[in-house]
Amino acid sequence: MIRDGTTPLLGHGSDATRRRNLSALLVQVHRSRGLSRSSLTQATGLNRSTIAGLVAELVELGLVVESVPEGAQGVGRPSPIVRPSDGVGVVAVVPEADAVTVALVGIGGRVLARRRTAFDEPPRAQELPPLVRSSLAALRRSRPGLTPLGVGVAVPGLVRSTDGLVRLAPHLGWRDEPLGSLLRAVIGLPVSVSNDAILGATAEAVFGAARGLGHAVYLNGGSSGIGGGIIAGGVPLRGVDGYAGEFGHTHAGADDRRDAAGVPGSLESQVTRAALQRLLGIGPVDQDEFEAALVASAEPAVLAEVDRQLDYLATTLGTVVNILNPELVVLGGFLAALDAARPGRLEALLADRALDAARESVRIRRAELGSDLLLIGGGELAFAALLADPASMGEWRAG
Amino acid sequence: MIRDGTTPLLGHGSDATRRRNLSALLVQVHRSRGLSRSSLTQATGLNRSTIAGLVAELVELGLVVESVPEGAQGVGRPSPIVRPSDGVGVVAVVPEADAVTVALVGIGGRVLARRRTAFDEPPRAQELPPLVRSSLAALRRSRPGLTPLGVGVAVPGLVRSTDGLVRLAPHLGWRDEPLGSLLRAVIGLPVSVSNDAILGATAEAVFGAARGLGHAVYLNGGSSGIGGGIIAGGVPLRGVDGYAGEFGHTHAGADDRRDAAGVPGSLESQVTRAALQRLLGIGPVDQDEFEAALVASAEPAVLAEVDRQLDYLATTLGTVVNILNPELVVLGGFLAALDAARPGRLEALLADRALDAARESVRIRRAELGSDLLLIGGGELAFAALLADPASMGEWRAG
DNA sequence: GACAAAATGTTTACGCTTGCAACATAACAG
DNA sequence: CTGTTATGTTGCAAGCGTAAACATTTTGTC
Repeated sequence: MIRDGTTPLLGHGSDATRRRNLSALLVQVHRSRGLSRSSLTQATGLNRSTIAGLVAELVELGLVVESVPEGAQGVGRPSPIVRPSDGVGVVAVVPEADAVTVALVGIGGRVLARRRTAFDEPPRAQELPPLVRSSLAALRRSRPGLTPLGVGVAVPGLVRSTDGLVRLAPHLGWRDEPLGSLLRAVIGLPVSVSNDAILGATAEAVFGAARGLGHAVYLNGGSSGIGGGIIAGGVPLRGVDGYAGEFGHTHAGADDRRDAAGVPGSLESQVTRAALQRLLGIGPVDQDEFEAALVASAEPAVLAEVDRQLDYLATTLGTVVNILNPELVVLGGFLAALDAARPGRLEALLADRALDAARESVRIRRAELGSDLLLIGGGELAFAALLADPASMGEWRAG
Repeated sequence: MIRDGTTPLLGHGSDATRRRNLSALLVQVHRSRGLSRSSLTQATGLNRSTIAGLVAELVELGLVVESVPEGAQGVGRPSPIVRPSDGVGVVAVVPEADAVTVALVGIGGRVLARRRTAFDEPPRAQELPPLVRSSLAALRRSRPGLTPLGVGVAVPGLVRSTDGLVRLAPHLGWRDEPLGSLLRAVIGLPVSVSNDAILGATAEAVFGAARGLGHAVYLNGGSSGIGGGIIAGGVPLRGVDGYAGEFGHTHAGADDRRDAAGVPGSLESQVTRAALQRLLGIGPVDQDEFEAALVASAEPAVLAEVDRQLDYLATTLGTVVNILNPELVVLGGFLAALDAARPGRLEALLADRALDAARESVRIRRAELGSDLLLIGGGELAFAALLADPASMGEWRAG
């Protein structure tokens, strides 16, 4: 069966079976960061001998390693532990207004090495390729045994998923920057670019608060706006072009003041970290410091502003719950702080804004992955091709 | 490989390959309502001989029939046309406030026979099982050769997808009615129940305006509210419980008047067919008559109300486009009439409410499937199991 | 300390499914 | 009527997972 890439062929040959099983195994190892061969047998329903063959192929490809288990695990012959190999990884790139971070991420979502370059003013798109190139060279020297298989970039803006064109990234001052092609021209690896919040949602769904859930929504409050990502049916929802998840511009209240994108009455025109910082009398501090200050504050003006912002946030959350019926809403950035400052209030407000049936099954949690979130998310993006077809990437590596 | 149903097993055996290929073929035949064997070869990428074997099995199962092509089709040996068989079908059930419709639907989404029972007041849930039973008996007499394989019910309300519990159906006056179990107890067939708008979206995505699209949203205006359905990645998005798509209760404007569900400022508190009917001075007429009256009206009060409602609709549409980045928005019910009364206005208003990047790739169209929409949608729901695994259902039929 | 039980790895023969190549068949073109 | 083209048909080969028997390792018990 020959795949020419123009149309996704619907048929399945016997090689596709093998591909799918290799993929299922590698995904299991990736998500669990190591598990016994017998667990793989149970999880997949495949025969012991089949698992043995598949694992042997993954070892051959340099993607996993087998080791003897350490502690006692019960009667019977001990089953070898299958772990992600440190021989392969991907490159995660996170451009922000004040810095660009490049990291090596291993299978299992482990950030193995990172390199942060500070910027006084936002980096230009043209600056990224040489920066990524040199950072990658330095990172590779620090980890000589690791072969990078791809690059995943998390951009705070609208990214066309087909080619990695950044349509708009206000925080960086970018508009229609062909970041994907720019990087591909310089880095000899497959490059994928995506919106940062979608990747944050992906990371939280694989390793964080929404681990294993089929339907979840990630909502992030950053210094320049509010972004989000949707997990539907266990996979990130990108939309036709990759622009899905822009919750910041949803209509959330009576006030028709416009946000930076010109949308009137939108969530991110009302719910801002800047307004809270002003009332708290602090500068652009660290995320943890900000939250500590917000939670500690008993200032009436601060509390009033927190409640006002929570009210707007609840309206958007109501819309989200009514439209998507998620199992979990994950709050990141200053939205997590907002919820922490008034525990339980957001859920109480939601009772008024969402239909009972949908509201009953939704929980609200804070993001778990902290500062590594986008590195892991970028890693997930770059790993996607490998996880979907381990054999082809292994061959690519050998060549 | 044994499937016990508790956990979805990830492994693929050679029988799964066969299943998948049979499914791919039947889906093709279903969506196209008949195509040549050579087209199947091209679409799947499978070998001619493999297709021959697979089609033979589908014929054996009584799911498709092969026939010699009629017209000329070029050089070469003519390829047999594979058509849906009329030997199998499903039952679609559509309960509404004033009537219950039961229909036989064939593969290919063809409504083969229907039976409508009028009600003076909304039917009670307990009335449905005997009614469906007797209607089905009558329909089977009219189509003796057809074996029904399942039942799909389209309910205007919130339906828990796991068991078919109707949490809330205001239009019918139902609350927590276990419709799925009630029907299963009386009908000796698999029964699935779902929200009507999700099924409308499904039908439009398979056979209607959104045919073949991966990302689309269906928005329907009914006499009792506004519902919707999302197609994401080519499949209906149900959410954890099946309540997704409730666009009627999204926050859409400054006015905080509450809708029937108590949600303030929601779309369906502002955009109503009743308000338009009142201004037009007409009663609860037919959908086509309503649209004709609305489009013909030059009354300033009517035009003002249309514009007012379009404004609210545009706000929700902006939210939808920003969150889901769909390729197409399909308008059904009186929302299609609203758009038709002021051509182009909705798209123009959307420019202000949605981010440019996402708005550029979205089109707005009216629903195509008319009055058969929910019958076809219910059929799709019931056919889902067969299409996913043709062999097992065929065996079930034989037994 | 020896032996049985339990769980898992390993090996080999087998069945199923698809792929391939050769041949057969049907339509069109001249 | 004959050659070309496209497709159906047939028999054989290759790949993959399965099943069963055997080997290995740990635990528990007498």
